[in-house]
Amino acid sequence: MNKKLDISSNINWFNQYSFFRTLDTDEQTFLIANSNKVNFDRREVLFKQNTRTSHVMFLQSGLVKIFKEGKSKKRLALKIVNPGNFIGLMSVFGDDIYQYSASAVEDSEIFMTDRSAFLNLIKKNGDFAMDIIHTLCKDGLFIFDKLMAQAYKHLPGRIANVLLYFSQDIYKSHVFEFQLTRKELAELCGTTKESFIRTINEFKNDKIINLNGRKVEIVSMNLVKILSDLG
Amino acid sequence: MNKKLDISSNINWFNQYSFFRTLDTDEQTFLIANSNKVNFDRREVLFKQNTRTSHVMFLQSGLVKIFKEGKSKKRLALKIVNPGNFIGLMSVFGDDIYQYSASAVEDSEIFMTDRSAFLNLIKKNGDFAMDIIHTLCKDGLFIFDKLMAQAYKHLPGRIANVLLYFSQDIYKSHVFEFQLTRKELAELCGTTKESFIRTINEFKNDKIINLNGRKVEIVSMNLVKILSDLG
DNA sequence: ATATTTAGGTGATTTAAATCATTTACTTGT
DNA sequence: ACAAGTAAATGATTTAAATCACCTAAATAT
Repeated sequence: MNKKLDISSNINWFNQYSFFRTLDTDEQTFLIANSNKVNFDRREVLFKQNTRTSHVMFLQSGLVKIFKEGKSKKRLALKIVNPGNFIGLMSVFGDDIYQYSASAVEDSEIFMTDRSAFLNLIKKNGDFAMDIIHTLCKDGLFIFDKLMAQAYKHLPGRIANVLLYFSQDIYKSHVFEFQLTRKELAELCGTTKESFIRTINEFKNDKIINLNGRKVEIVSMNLVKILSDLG
Repeated sequence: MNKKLDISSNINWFNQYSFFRTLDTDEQTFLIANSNKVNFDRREVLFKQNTRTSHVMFLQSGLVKIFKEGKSKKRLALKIVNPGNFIGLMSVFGDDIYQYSASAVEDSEIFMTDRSAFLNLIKKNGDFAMDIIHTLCKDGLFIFDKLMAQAYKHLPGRIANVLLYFSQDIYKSHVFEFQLTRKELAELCGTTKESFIRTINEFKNDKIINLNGRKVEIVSMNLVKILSDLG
C-alpha cells in the first residue's frame, strides 16, 4: 500500500499539475524524496477527524470526500476532491488536529508529503506559497458560499447547487453517475436522506433531470440554474 | 481621512502584532512606504461585495463586521474582526472581486497596504507567508464550523455559539455590550430578528443570561456551553 | 418641538423539512 | 443460491422557525 518513489518516473506527472509548476528541478527532487504514494480503496478512510495531522495529501487519481461529523452521527459533506488537488490542507496548516475526515469515493492514489518538507518548500519558494495561498482562499470562499446557501436557500436550491457542482466541477458533463449513496448526497446538501429523495424525485417528475438509480442526466440546465439561483 | 505614514512612528505599533514580527526592518519600512492609514466611522462601509479587490486591510483599532448579501436583502454575518487582524484577506487573494462586504461596527483605524506590495512580502519572506497561510486556514476552519452549526444546530445552540463568541473572542469578558442591533445579531446566527429576539429572551427568562437592551451578562457560562454543545 | 424613521418586541399563522414508521429493491458475503 | 444487511422510496406526523401583522419605544431628522 505504501511504496518508495522513483524520482525520474515522477517528474513527468508533476508538470501536468499547475501546483508543481513553480518548483525547480531541485525542489521537485526534494519533494519526491520526502513523499510516498499511497493507494486507498473505495470507502477507505484517508484521515479521521480529531486525529493528529502529519502529511500533506495530493490526489493523483480517484475521488475523495471531505466531511465533518457532529453529535448523534450527523454528518455534513463539504466537498468532493478531484485529482490534481490537495486534501485537507486547511487542517494541516491550521491545526494540529484534523477538524474533518476524508474518505475515498473511488479507488484513489494519494501523493503524501511530510508536513515539514512541504513547509520548507512554502518558505523557500514564494510563488509556490502564493499558489497555496490562492487555493486556501478559494477553498474558504467556497465554504462561505455553502454557509450562505445553507442559511438562506431552501432544499430545492441546495440540491440544484449540488447538481451543478457535480456536472460542472466534478464530472464536467451533463450526464454522470453519482458515486455516492442518497444518504451521502443528502449530507452534501445539509439535509436528511428522506428529504433529499423526495426533492430530487420532484426534479425528476418535473422533467428537469432524468434520474435512474445513480445515473443522472440534466435535461434542463437552465431550470437547474434558475432553481439554484432563486434558492 | 487618508494620511501618509511616517515610518519611525509606525515601527512601534508593528511589533505589538505577531503578524509583523517576522518582517525585518527593511521589510517593515517597505510595508509602511506602501501603506496608508484610513479611519472609518461606525457604520461606514470598508468595502462592498462585488467590487474589485485592491488593498490588504489590517484592523488597528475598532471593530469590523464581515457579511454576505444574498437575494431579497438577506444578509449573513460571518464574523466580527478584532484589532490585530486582517480584513478580507480571503477575497483579496482568492478572487479579483470581493465575495462579501465589510463595515465598521465601531469607529475603526485601518492600515491599508497595496495588494502588490503585500504580495511581494509574502513571496520574499517565507515565515511571513506561513503566518498568512496559518491565518487563512484558521479562518477557513472557522467558516466550516459555522456551516456545520448552521446545518445541524437549532437556533438556541447557534445563539449560544454567538454568545460564547462575543464573550470569549471579542470582548473577553462575561459582561459586555453588543454593538450590533438585534437584526445584525440575527444575521450572525443565520436567522430572523423575530426568532432571535424570542430565543434570546427565553435565555433571559431562564436566567441563563441577564439582558438589558444591548447589555449582556452571562450568568451561567456552563449552561451556555451546554446549549452550544447540544445544539 | 414635533414628525418620521429605525429598533425592539409580541402574537397568530404558515410552511419547509425533520422525524417516525414501514415497504421494497438492491448488494454483499457465505 | 440464499440469507442478511444496506440502500431507496414513500406516507403520516411533528416541529422549529419563517412569515405576517402589529405595536411600542427610541433615535434621528426637519
